[in-house]
Amino acid sequence: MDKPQKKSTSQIETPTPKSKFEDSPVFNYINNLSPIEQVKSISTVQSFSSLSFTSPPPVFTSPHVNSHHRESRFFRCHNSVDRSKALEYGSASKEVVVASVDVDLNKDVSLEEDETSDSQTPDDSPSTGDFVTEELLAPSDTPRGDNGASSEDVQEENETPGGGRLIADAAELLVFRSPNDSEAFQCLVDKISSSERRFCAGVKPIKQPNDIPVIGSSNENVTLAVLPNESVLNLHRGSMRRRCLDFEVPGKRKKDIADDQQTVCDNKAACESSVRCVVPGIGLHLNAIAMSSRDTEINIIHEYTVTGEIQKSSSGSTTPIHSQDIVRETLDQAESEPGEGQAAEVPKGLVFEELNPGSLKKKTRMSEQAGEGESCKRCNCKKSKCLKLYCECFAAGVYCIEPCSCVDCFNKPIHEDTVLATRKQIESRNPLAFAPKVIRNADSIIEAGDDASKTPASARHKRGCNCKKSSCLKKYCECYQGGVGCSINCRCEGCKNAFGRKDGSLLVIMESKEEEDRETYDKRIAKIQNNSEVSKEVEQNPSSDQPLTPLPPYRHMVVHQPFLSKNRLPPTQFFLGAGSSSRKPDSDLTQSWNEKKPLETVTEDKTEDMPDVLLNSPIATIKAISPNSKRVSPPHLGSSESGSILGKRSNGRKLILRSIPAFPSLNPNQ
DNA sequence: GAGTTTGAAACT
DNA sequence: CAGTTTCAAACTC
Repeated sequence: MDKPQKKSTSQIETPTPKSKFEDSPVFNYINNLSPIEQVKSISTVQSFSSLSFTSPPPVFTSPHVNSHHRESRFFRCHNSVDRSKALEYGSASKEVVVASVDVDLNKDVSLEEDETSDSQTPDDSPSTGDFVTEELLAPSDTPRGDNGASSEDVQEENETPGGGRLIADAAELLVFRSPNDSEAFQCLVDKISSSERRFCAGVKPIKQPNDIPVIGSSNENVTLAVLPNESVLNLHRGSMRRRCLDFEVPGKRKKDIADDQQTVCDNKAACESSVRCVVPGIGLHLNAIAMSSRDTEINIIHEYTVTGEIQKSSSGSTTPIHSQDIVRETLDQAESEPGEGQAAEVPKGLVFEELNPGSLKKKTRMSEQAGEGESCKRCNCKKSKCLKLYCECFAAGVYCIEPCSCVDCFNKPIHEDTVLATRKQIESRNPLAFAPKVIRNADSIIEAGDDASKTPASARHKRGCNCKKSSCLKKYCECYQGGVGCSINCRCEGCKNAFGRKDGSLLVIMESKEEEDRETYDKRIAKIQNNSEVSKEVEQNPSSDQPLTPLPPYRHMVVHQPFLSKNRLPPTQFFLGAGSSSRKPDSDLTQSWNEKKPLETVTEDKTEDMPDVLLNSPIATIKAISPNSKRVSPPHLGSSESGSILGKRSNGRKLILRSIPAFPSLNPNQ
């Protein structure tokens, strides 16, 4: 945990030579593009903050500021000449991002990533091949601070031939910076997609430091890099994005639509408006959720440093969903625009299997399903003003965003003070109110190799449920919703929790449950297939698929988890990934890790049983998308590549999990 | 999309 | 701490 922060901080601190940037063609290009002063916008983080946020508590502060910076950066990036080139290439999106991989905590991870990246140079990997590094975000973009490292990273990227990815050791920077990152990223994407219509296929936010909470970096360095699918995957594991991103997306769209070609400043504004700030400590968990999905889908790495305080939530590190959405959007746009990005060209590995055919509908659907509620919370509060735990957004520690249908919402940056005060009040009543609901027994699972230990039961709801009528078989049940079995703490009646009954009989139940779920699941799958044969084509390409998404795990997850059956991300992940990551200290992380295993074990068998359809079907995509994927780490894949990847993954996961910061401290200062 | 069900959160 | 009310998500139709 500490390591990552240190690194990031150091990097951030490192002054970046602006002069370089200024001199850079990109910089010039940008200047030419928009009279508006990008730089100002960029540098003006404070101004933004002042605008939108009166006095952002430390907790919230970072997000806002970050968003601004990011936007500016994005803006630049997009504007950069390189991009135009990218367009020329026609590859779908290849916005690039660069990246550095981070590292953090675990160098192992970084190393792995690097390796993967190396092994899969863009050229080598089909998926990545298309990617072109269009732009590098120069450190200059980040007036604030600067990290030499970031700048270095950028340079490296530039150097990389073809733009592929770049992940260098330096990578440390990236990752996980604050949730804002995701936002920023989105902004970029939006810009790109809407105004430039570019494709960012395959772009994926790369890992974020689990430590998201880390704030502090004063500078934002955004570096985006396209990574090979595999590498991406690896990166993902731990990283998570904030929901903020997701939210922003919608917001972005709006603005994009309206302001399609706006200047940087405009962008910033948009971002701000759309900005979703994660309440410190709170929302991380949720945010984290998305990551998993992204891993498989988006291959973008972005790092950035934020000026001012930033939380680096674990979630912040990545927002899977968002990224996905973004990618989808871009893809869709590209599709809509025949000349430009071609889905075909988009690195297959990259993302989307489902995305492609994409229609906006699909996107929407996807976001709704996968991200929908889970990764991106969208509340519908009418009376609570989103200041009570009834509100999922508030409970998750994130601000409500446009997609929310809440009434009289106070859970917005504007009301930070209120939000914080309310939060404190609630915490005073229940210190764990914002803590992850699902807790895993790290020790037990990790160490124990046995099946029993691996069972989902290893993770438990912190308070236990109190179900009376749902038999713990519906999402009314928090245990079930969290993908964990009921425990002694539960006061449920007639518990039939598929993840483990309170009485302890897990597997058996799961099996039976699976049978049931499977039927429904199969049906749904069939439907999906019918609706998305096009998407299949993408999947057909084995090379692309595997690297991107390790099917086995996902599949497993799917089968076992009811959520998946619905094509929704299992809430668990939210808790696990996000929540656990964010708040729960090591234990959570490990737990999440553990969960994977249980799932894996359970599911592995099923993989074989699984109908080919499922395997090849769009569902696979879903799987990939699903956060669960992260957790699952199937040791084996058909291809050697996948195998290697997986191995890495597993490692990565562990690392990631560990890296995940403990439950964010309530103290806003942090 | 409206209405119902459910259980957590909040309140007493 | 237990009982009740409030609330919003989950679910059903």
